[in-house]
Amino acid sequence: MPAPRKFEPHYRRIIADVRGRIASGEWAPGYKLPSTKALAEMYEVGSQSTVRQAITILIETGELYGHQGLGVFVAEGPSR
Amino acid sequence: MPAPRKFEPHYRRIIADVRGRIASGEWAPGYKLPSTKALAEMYEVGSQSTVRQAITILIETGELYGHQGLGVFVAEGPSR
DNA sequence: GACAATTTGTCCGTATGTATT
DNA sequence: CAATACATACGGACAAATTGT
Repeated sequence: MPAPRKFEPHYRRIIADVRGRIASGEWAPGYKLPSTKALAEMYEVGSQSTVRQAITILIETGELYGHQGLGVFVAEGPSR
Repeated sequence: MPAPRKFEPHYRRIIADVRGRIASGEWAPGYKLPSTKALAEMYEVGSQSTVRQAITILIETGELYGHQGLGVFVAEGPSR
């Protein structure tokens, strides 16, 4: 049986939080997220790599999109 | 305009290859993938971290599922 | 054009934890 | 307990793209 995760790892916690902010409208489509560095402080993770893992997944799923040198943005919602 | 990626990074190449094998039926639902270490050699990437990044994304998207201590397996198809 | 600063993007290596055999 | 293998976190190095000087 698939072992239920006892504790949510950091990167999943970040994914969930970002999704929540998008769902609540706090971060609307087109919104530019704080820099990776700022997010690492905001979520109190010791490394930007951890933030990056979360961002990479959210980009892969199409919920965010990134532009090198510019930033990471909220993708256009499915409401279109 | 979204700049088209010039070169496919390793982890995306791995994702594409795994998806291809699943789509072709070579790796059917329930199939146990080679170990992370073996995959790293198979795809000729210098680190298991890179393989892990691909696997993590495929697990996140529900295409694979992992069992600690056992292996990573192909998930049941979307045909359900 | 050249240059530096900023930020995202990729890869690697290591340490540690957890689960199964 | 030991071996194997997946899971998470961190840190560093470098590349690529944008912006401003």
